[in-house]
Amino acid sequence: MDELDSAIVRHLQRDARQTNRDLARALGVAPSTCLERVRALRERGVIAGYHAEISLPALGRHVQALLHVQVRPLSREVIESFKRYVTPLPEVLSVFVVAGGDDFLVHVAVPSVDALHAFLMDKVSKRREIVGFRSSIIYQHSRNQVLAPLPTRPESSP
Amino acid sequence: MDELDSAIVRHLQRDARQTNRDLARALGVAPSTCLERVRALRERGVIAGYHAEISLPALGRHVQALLHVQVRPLSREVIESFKRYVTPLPEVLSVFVVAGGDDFLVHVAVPSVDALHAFLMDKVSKRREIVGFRSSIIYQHSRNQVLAPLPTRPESSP
DNA sequence: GGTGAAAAGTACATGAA
DNA sequence: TTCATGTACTTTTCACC
Repeated sequence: MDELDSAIVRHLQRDARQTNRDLARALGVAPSTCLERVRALRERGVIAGYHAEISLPALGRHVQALLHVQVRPLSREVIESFKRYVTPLPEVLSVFVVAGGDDFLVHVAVPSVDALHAFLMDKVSKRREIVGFRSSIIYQHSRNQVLAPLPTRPESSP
Repeated sequence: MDELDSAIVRHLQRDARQTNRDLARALGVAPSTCLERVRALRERGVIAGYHAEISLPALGRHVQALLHVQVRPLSREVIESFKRYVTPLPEVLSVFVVAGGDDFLVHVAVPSVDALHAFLMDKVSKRREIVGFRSSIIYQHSRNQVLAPLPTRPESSP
């Protein structure tokens, strides 16, 4: 994971479909070198996959919300079973299992506030392990597209 | 946005780098047809981009957390300025502006619990608009890779 | 809008430095 | 490791359906 690998990772996070030639040119190496590095990164699992980003509004999903969910009893079985239930629901974008006040945070995107309400009533609140939940409408969501190894801090050298 | 478009979107979310030929074969259409559809989806903004997914542990970022932040006064200027400050920080994965008890939820990934503490002290708590925040360690995070238009509900036909 | 074949460009393997 | 080159494949264009 040298500087060249980092640069490749940076570029492919922005545009995963640029040709190997363009990528190589941008980095100042030969295409064959670049190809080899990209394959190695893929095989090592540094690059976990290539995904198209889809516009939620284009799918008619104009309303996003975060659900804070508490379940009981707080056992591995209950946590796992709720996670397995909720993650593949089509309304759900992502699921966090967290420490602290809540047990789960669930990011959902639905067509409308009505659909959010219906989702909560029909698919969430019926689950018997849930002892409490509240939902927060998301006004804005911005992502940091490009992640990098964090700059090394003075006190923690590698 | 017919069934073919939906299928393309579904496939490209899973693997954005499969060849147009393979995609066309999987969908049972000619490669040229498929290519045309994909380009149209890209131009309409349905496909917003293609991104490599990077393993956070591979970047040495083993600890994830969610920060719940309250800022005051609750004005557009304060919201926007905090969002512009926090989003590009390298530790930050994504930022939600939400309604309800908190104003922001910030998803971060750092190398260690020490680094999380340092981040909170050095880069968050110094901001004067923050009137309160708490952080929750994330035990697990699962994403729904493939999003689709939601199945139409009986009561809301298009 | 969809298809098929030709032309341009790209990826990939191989061998050399 | 990195690089240069040839071959096979893929993308892309275009005339036609």
